[in-house]
Amino acid sequence: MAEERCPECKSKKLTQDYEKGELVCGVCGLVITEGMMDEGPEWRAFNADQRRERARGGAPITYMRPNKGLVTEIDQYNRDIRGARLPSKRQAQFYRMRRWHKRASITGSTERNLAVALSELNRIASYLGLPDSIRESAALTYRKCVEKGLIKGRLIESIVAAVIYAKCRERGVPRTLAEIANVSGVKKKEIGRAYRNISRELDLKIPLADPSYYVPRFVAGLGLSGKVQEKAFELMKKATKKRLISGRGPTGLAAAAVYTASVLCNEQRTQKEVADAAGITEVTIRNRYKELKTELDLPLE
DNA sequence: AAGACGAAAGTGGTTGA
DNA sequence: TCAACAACTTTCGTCTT
Repeated sequence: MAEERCPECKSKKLTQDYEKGELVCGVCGLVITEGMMDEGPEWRAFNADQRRERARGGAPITYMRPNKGLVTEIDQYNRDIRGARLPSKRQAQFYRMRRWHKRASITGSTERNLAVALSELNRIASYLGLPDSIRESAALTYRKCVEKGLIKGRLIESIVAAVIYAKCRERGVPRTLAEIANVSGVKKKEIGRAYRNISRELDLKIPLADPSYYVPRFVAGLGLSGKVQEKAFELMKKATKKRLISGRGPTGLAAAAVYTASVLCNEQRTQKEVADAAGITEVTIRNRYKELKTELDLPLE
């Protein structure tokens, strides 16, 4: 920590602001780390005797306990996320899990939960290259989830991922479920579930994802030209007029438009490549592609 | 050998009785 | 609460280049 230098002005004068949990450059004021935790002792010692006396064995964070001692709780209701009863076999399983979980945990606290969640949130946001404004509002939403008790019994990671997904859509910079699943290590299905749950419970008014938002990112991800992008937008516009979009997954639409555009512009990518970039399967692209071809009378074969 | 295509079966969510 | 249903995925076989 002491060896760190400010990436902006190379100064070594870094100050820790414990109240805000930040590491701040003393020269140019750049905030280097946010959400930092003070890992030092909470007491002060004025001489060697006191230091020896006050030091304790238990560390605030230890690798000896599950989750480094930072744990969640399993609720007691034997219901799945939608409120349906679990089969009895599952109930027994959860009973055992709860028992061991309690034994292995020190008392769970909201603050610890938040500490884990916020650092995970930051990690994911960094991978996805999301601006601070989204991180901020995602963190706020996560806090609301905690207050409403939506977290208990669920993986912190899945809620974090869902909050990020929701915020991205809200801001019109959608990331696909697949992308978030990749960097968060939570299954797409799980994120979707958690997302539906929190958007229902918190009454989030998230607009339907507009497929054209995805187009530029797929184009960029495949290294295609601006011409292809224009073409893809054009196709999407026509498709919208033909009522081809209702009920369809927006990513599938966008991917098919990009694929079709790449063919029309002689910059063809394989269906597989596009499917990977968009996080869907070839089959879906094929289906959308076929629809586009017939409905728009495209000059293809 | 790789890509495109399509059929069939499976998954999880929504909807409407 | 449950069955029908739509969208999407997975898997696999066939055809084309």
